[in-house]
Amino acid sequence: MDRGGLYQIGEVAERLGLSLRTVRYYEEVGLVTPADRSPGGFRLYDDDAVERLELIKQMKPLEFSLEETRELLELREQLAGPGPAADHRTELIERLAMFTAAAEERCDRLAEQLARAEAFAETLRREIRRAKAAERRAAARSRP
Amino acid sequence: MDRGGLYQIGEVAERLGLSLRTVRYYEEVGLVTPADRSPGGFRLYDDDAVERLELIKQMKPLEFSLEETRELLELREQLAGPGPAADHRTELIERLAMFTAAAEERCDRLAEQLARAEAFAETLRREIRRAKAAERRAAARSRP
DNA sequence: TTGCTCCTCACGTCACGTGAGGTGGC
DNA sequence: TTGCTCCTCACGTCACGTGAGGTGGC
Repeated sequence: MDRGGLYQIGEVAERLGLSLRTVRYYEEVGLVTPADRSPGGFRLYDDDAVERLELIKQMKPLEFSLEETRELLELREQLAGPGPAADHRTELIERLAMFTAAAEERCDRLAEQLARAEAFAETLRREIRRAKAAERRAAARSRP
Repeated sequence: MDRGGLYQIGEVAERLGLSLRTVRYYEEVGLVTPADRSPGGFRLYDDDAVERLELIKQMKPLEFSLEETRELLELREQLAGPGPAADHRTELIERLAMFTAAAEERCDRLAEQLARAEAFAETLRREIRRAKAAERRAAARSRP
């Protein structure tokens, strides 16, 4: 049913690959508030809220806490919004730069972890090949 | 002090970048048992235990539960050990293959997450440049 | 004796998972 | 009315963090 660009929580969760509980929890901790509620109390999300959820999902692998994620989202919103006082603006930019540096560090660590994980997967593949070869040899011995 | 290739928990934790609590917790859930204890009850780890801990650390980004990690380590140990019954061996290999497939899937997802995370970091960098440019323009206007 | 490292409870925390019991809206 | 989707508690879980209070060994 088209509610004028408003989606129920199930639809949103499915599209983003999140659980209902997760979406509700993000609301609990102040990350994403539904744009509206239906008369019966159903959460209704608009495209803006969905985008926010998507961003949060993207940030998850960077392992910021949800509290930090909230701060970063707030920061960006304030910077995008219309002119805060100039000195406050400078402070906002500085804080955003801190987050960015942290994000880059996490990216580097993620890349390292990926490399190690792939090496590990390769080790497992090798072990399977060895074990299978040993198995074939044993089978050949018992049935010559 | 050299204890014949045995290390206290602090030394091990520092070398691996784990907390003392984490190392103890891994023991609690049956992942790594120290090779020995000192007369005073201090945990003493040998190279084998340290290697096990290293492996566990490598597996962490793959997001297996500690229970699954324990299973996988046990599996490999049994396969490396001297001849289990042939049919049991076949089953072990099959289970190892399942884990390997899962590990490969996680690697792919990790790679995707890394790509998204890097795109996100780039977005942040762009936003900072924009904000700084706007700041400079404002400064130029107020002080011509 | 002093310092540092370690010990064992045991409660706290973060990000949710998982029912229980109930209601909304096509 | 039936079914499916959603609601709010509220307790559980996983992988630890964080003291509290005490001991070991150079």
